[in-house]
Amino acid sequence: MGRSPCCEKAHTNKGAWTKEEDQLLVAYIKVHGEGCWRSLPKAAGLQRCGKSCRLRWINYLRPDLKRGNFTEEEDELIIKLHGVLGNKWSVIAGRLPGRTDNEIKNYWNTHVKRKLIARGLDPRTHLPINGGSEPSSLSSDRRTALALSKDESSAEDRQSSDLNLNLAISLPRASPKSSSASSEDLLSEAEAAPASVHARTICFCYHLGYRASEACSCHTSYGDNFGCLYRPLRERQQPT
DNA sequence: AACATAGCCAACCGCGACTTC
DNA sequence: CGAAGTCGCGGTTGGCTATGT
Repeated sequence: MGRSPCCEKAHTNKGAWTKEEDQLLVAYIKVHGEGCWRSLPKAAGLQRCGKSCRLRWINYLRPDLKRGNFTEEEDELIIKLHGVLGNKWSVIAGRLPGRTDNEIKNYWNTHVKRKLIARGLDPRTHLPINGGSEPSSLSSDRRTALALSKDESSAEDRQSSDLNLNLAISLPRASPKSSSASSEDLLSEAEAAPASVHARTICFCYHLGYRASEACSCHTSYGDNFGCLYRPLRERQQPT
């Protein structure tokens, strides 16, 4: 059957983005919001493929991106989540506000992998590199991961796991408790909070593409920065 | 100072999943 | 129900910068 190209290659720029292109993209999304990436380049006056625009926006131009070095806490959270989820970078990114899947993936490949190897752990399996048998001191995360892989169909196992995979998380708060919150706190906080708790909650249903769908019932407010950005991907998906 | 190598990260590519017609 | 269109993910690549010789 063959697959049609995602865009017309003849008249599209490739490679690094220029400041002008960035400005055009940001200006367009500020006015029209995200979504409909295929038609966006033309509408925004960009000679780029829609995919490229999406990537540039998500990985570099989004106003909520953190940038800068990963903290020790983020490091540990990434390791923990990778132990359970594997290379599900987008899901892992969903647990790290302000970080992108690409950023985490790069960080994993350049830093975290080595860190695990230095600890004598296989970065792929999170098991000791030269120990064939499973040690009794295996972390609870790894035990969880093994349990999940042994019985994929058991929802109860997942509920009993100490890692909550609910995709709703909270933004950091000004209070001392959360400003120094550990990754466990972050996870349990997310677990404790219902999807629609308050306006500070970021809904990763939206981030993951389940915007305005049955899968997402929180109708989150994104505040000043997000308000202008949030727009249903397709108007027809909007509830009537 | 010049070159080689390693490290890092932005961007691209291909494919699977999902949606629409 | 199937084909076509679109989106998003994960793997990979290429180019720039830092570091070593």
